[in-house]
Amino acid sequence: MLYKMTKIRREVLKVVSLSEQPTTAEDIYAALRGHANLASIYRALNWLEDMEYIKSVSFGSGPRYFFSKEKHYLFLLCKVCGKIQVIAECPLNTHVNDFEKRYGFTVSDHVLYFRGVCKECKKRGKRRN
Amino acid sequence: MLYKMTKIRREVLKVVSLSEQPTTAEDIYAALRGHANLASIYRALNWLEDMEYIKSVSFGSGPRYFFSKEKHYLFLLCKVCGKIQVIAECPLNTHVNDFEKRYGFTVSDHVLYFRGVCKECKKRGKRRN
DNA sequence: GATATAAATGCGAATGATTTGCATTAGCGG
DNA sequence: CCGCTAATGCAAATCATTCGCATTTATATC
Repeated sequence: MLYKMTKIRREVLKVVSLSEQPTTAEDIYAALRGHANLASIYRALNWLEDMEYIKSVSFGSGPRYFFSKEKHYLFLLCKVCGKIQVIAECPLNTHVNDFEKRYGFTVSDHVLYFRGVCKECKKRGKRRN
Repeated sequence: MLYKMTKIRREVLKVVSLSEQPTTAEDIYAALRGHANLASIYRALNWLEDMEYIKSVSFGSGPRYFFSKEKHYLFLLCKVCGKIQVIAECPLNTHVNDFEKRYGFTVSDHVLYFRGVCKECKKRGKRRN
């Protein structure tokens, strides 16, 4: 069978693609309220990721965040307040060829995040939010 | 109270530090067999991470991998076989100052990983292992 | 258009990783 | 030695995700 991009998968992809920020499975479930089962959303997300329509990252022990393939996000994870700031650009794309040669590993994409302290937390001192 | 680096925490830190590769909570539990409860190991890991002795990453929905603060690993995550190759160096450290200025975010460390296809998988074709 | 077929879905239960509550223990300050 | 607070063990709880299985759906075939 060759048809694969089903209604649910398309809807899930749409939510992920239209979202400014990376989204979680729960977010998508809420956005599609009732239109699809949570397990099916997970299955759709896994399929979409396998098919390279989307990518995901996870931080610490929290949920996975999904975002569309084209976007090269840089995640700024504040270690004081825990907030994840997402920036739609990425300071990479250098050095990559070099690595591919040295390790025989073909890089198709990358995930990068910085940990540190955000502007607000620096302003207001150490207290967690 | 000021004493904090307890026996268990020290042992956990030791396992994490001496390990060549990033380790999971389960790995550490096995390494310390019987010397500490799994929940305490998790607590120790969280504390060690808060205190900036160690760092962690997680991939997809699997467990968290812990490694010592000093190490700047590059993770090569093969999307064919799923294997995580760990390289003890990192092609970054450029562009960072630039970002810190633009976003007012102070970067203390970063996590980076590439997705792609490893040498072995390219050799043997598409089959998953 | 009815029918066979394989993949996709819904539902609920299962799993894996991690956290939490609570009673117990241990280490330091006085 | 006593009191106090933080750390630990244990078991149960929670969160995110997956799985099993019955049911539906979308094509391809007749």
